[in-house]
Amino acid sequence: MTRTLAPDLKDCNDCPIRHRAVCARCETDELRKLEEIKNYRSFSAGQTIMWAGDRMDFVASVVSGVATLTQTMEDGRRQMVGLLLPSDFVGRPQRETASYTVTAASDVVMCCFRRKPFEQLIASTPHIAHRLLEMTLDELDAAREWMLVLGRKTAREKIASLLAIIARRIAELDEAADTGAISFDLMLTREAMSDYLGLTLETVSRQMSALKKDGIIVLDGKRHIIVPDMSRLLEEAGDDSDGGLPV
Amino acid sequence: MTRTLAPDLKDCNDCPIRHRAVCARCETDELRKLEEIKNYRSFSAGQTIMWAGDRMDFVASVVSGVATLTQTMEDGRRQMVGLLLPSDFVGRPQRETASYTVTAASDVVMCCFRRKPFEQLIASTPHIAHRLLEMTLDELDAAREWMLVLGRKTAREKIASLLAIIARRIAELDEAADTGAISFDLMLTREAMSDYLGLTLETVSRQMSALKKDGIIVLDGKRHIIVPDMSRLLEEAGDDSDGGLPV
DNA sequence: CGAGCACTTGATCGCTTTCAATAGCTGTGG
DNA sequence: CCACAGCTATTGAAAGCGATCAAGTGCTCG
Repeated sequence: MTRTLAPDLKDCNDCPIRHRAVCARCETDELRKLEEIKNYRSFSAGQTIMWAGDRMDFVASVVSGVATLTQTMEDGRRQMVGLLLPSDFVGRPQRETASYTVTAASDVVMCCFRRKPFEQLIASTPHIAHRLLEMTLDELDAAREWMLVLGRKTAREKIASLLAIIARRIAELDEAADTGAISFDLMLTREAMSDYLGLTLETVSRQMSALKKDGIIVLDGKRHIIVPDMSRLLEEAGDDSDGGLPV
Repeated sequence: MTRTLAPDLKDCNDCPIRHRAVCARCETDELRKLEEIKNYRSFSAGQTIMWAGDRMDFVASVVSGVATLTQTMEDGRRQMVGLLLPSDFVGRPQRETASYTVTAASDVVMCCFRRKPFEQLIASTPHIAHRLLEMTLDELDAAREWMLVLGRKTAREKIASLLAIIARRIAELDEAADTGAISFDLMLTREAMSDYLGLTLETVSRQMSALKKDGIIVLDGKRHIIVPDMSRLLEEAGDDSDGGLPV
C-alpha cells in the first residue's frame, strides 16, 4: 500500500519545508537527531495513507502535495476535518492509533518520523516541542475558523471561503507577492470540496459555476483557478474585506 | 466590567481543578511560581469576559462554571467555537490580542495568569509546556469532532450530540459512575445551543421537544436534563453505539 | 399586576439535497 | 483509429429540512 520510494532529497538542508515544518527551529545538531529517525515516503493521488483506527507508528510532515484528514459516520456521511499542505504535521504524539483517515489528494511526499523516538525528542528538545505547540495552536485556530464556515455560511460563501483559504496558503508557500490576480491549482475534486464544506458535490458544482458566471473566478480547465480580484472573493466569502491575515 | 472578586480559594492545593488544568503536572515549587503570577476573578452569567480583538494580558483556566468562545460575522451571524468547562484553558501564549469573544454562560471563576510571565514559565517549565500541548491537542480533536457535527449531522443529531458531549464531560468532572440514568444541568440557553450547533433557536427548541416526546431525554424544568438511557442518546447522535470514549 | 425574558409552537418560504440525465475526458482493447 | 467503460463534472426538476416570520406561554422581578 505504501509505496516507500526514497525521493531525491535526504538532507534536511535541501528540504523545501525546512523553515516551516515542525523542525523549523532546530539547530544543526538537533536536525542530525531528527535525520536518524526519519525517512521519506511517497504516495500517489487517491491513496489512503492511513486508516482511522490503524496503529500509528509514525508521525510526519507533508513535504509536497496535499493530503486530507477525514472522519466518516457509519452510514457513510463523510466530513473532512483537516487539509494538509506542505509543512503541515500529521499524527499525535502519545497516541497509539490514528483518529482520522489520511488520504493523498494529490501525489504526496511525507517526511516520516518513528513515533517513539520522536516522542523522546519532544521531551528533550524544546525547539521541537515549542514549534509543535505553535503549529497545533495554529491548526486549532484554523479548525475554529472552519466551524464558522460549516455552521453559519451559505453554500456560495463556503465555496468562496475554501478558495480564499487555499489561495492564501498557496501564496504563503510561494512567497509570491499577492498583487493583482492570483491563480492556483485546486488540488481537490468536487467531491473532496463537498466533504470539506459539508455540502453535496452537486451544490459545489453549481456554486462554482455561479461564481464563474459572476466573474469572481475564472476556470482554466476544471481545476486551475484564476482569481482576478481577491477582495471580491473575500467579500463573497463573507469575511472582513480587508485582506488582513490573522496571526 | 470584570468583577474582580477574590473567591475563597487562594491555595492551589485546595483548587478543584488542580489535577486537570494546565498546572496538572506541576511540582510544588513550580506551583509556587504559578501562584505568584495568578489571581482569581469572578464573572456573572451573561458577562463578556473578553471581546475578540481586545488586548489580552492574561491567559486563564476555568475553575468553575461554563464559558463560551464565539466568532461573529459582520452581519451578526454567530458561531460558538469553544465550550469551556472547568479545567479548560483560555488564551494563546505569544498572541497579543484575543481571537474570539469569551462569555460567561453561567457564573464563572477563572484562574488568571499574567501572560508575559506565563510565557516565560512555559519556556522554563516543561511540565507546563507539555500539559499545554496535550490540552491543545485534545481541543483540536474536540474541534474536529465538532466539524463533523456541524457539517454532516441533522438538527436532531446535533442536539443529541451536544447533550451527549456535555453529559460525558460532566460525568468526567464528577468522577461519578455512569451506570444507568445520567442527569445534569444544561448551562446553556437555547440560543447558546443554537450558536454552538449552527441552528436557529426555534429549531433547537423543536428538536428538544421531539427528543423529550420520544423519551430520549426527560426535562425537569427547562434546563435540567435526565438521560434515562445513554446508549439511546448516542444512537440519536449518530455516534458509534458503544459508549467507548475516545481517549 | 405588568414588563421583560426565555422558551414553545405554528405556518410558510427557500436553500440545499436528492434523484436523474447528460457532457467531457482518459485510458483500454478490438 | 474508434468504441466503450469509467470517472469527474455539469445541469435540471422535485422534494425536504431547517429558516423565517409570527403568535403565544410561562416565569421572574420590579
